[in-house]
Amino acid sequence: MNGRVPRYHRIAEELRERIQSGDLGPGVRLPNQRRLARDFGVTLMTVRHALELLERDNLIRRQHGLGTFVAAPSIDYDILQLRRLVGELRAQGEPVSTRLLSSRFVAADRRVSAALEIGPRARALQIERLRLVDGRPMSLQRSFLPAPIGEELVKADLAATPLRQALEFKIGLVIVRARESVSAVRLGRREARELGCAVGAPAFESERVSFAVGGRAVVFDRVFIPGDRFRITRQLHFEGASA
Amino acid sequence: MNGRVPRYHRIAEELRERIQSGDLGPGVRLPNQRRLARDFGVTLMTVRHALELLERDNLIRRQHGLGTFVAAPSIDYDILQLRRLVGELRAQGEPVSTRLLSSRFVAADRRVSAALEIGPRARALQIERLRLVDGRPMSLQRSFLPAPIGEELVKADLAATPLRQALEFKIGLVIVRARESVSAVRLGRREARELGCAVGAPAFESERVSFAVGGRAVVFDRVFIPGDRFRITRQLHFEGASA
DNA sequence: CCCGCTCGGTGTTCTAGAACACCTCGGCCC
DNA sequence: GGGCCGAGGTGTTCTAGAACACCGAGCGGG
Repeated sequence: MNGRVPRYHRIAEELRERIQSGDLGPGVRLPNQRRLARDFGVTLMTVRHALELLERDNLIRRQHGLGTFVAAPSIDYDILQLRRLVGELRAQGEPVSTRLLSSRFVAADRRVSAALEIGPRARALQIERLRLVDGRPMSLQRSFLPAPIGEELVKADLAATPLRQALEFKIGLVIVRARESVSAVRLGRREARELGCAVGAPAFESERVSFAVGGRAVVFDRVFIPGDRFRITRQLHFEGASA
Repeated sequence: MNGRVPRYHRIAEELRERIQSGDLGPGVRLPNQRRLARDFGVTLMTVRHALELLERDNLIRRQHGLGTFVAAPSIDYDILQLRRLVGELRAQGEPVSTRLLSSRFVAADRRVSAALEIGPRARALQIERLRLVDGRPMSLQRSFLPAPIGEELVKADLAATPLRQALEFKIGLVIVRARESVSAVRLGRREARELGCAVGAPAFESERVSFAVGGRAVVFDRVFIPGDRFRITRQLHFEGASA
């Protein structure tokens, strides 16, 4: 191990080099793993070992069934800005409204169960809301809550009460922390339809896990914002606001 | 993947449970990987996958050629305390002295090259010193420095000048940070001999990497302290001291 | 138009070894 | 006493598949 470099390490370094040189840009899909194994002249397991290293360094993202992608550079973006933007639009007199699309219990899929740290297929409350500005959809928000919380929450009027408020005042759960990441996606059929966009249109997707006191994950939000309706700018300055 | 839990995950969770329940205590050596594979009825690769998860969570430590051990709980221990203890003994009039055992260039082994971030088998200066209290060996310190630094350093009188001072005043390298871990070990032949102990006697081993301005690793220290000569206590309060 | 199913593509898990690399200890030789 | 070597034990890398699980797009039926 001292003088000999394992193959998987060499492969990882070569791919790393390609990514960091810009040869493979963010979002680019790598050849499939079997192809990579052939190209590098090794077995699939050896390629997977290399990819594991790169994924651990957040250089790539492997998506089961889809492929392996160069990870987007991390955007340190505070979605509070979105809420503040909405607050600002309101202050400017632009009509901003929220439409509750649905509220139902579902079985948590892999993403939801990981985010909320609940079992696979555990029951979760899914709430879908559309945020409209001047009657036009600005964002689609899909929120998931663990079932025990959700069962208390459906008793609240979610069309009229912001979720965070409902959590705090109806259930006594205070959100004290959130973790969020934003990526560029193409809108799927469901999202495109609700947002009035073409399927495949570019959009921001924000994923946020909100934690209550004690570190417990209580809400997993996915927000889709069409790319032509929102721009991330660094010049905006805001002070306190609310959801 | 939703309903089905991979075997490696089950194995990891079972071992995790055993470790966290105290069944497997810190420092305990797990059965060898081939034995674990047999016991769990899987192949070695599957066990290794499980162990990888645990190692990533710092629950275990795999040592090539030696075995797999339950990781010791992290001891946040400031070796400055050792230096301060020596300073305190001096203040109490106990004779404390340092004896330079050797100073020579060696090829960096795996541990040294990793610590100093130099190539495998690169040249490094190895300095061995014995710290004596009242004529009795208290600790054995083996320090490694990259050769370019070491070549400047051997011109200094290391028997009379503390290493850190020599670095700062003779070479202009200021240590600004160090990373350290302490583990319980059994003394090997060389260390036991120098410290006047039986081979295999229990001892503390402190490993420390010291960084200069700019984040460069400049010294890798390994200090062996026989268990019967030093006790880590929380009641000791010290203020500034020197090496 | 919407929903469900199927298919092709891709990632994931696992088996079963084999060979290599590392480590320690004891013994022997200089 | 120190250094080197060999043996036994243990971790690491890698091969070569096979089977399973996931995903999205397209098509067909209601």
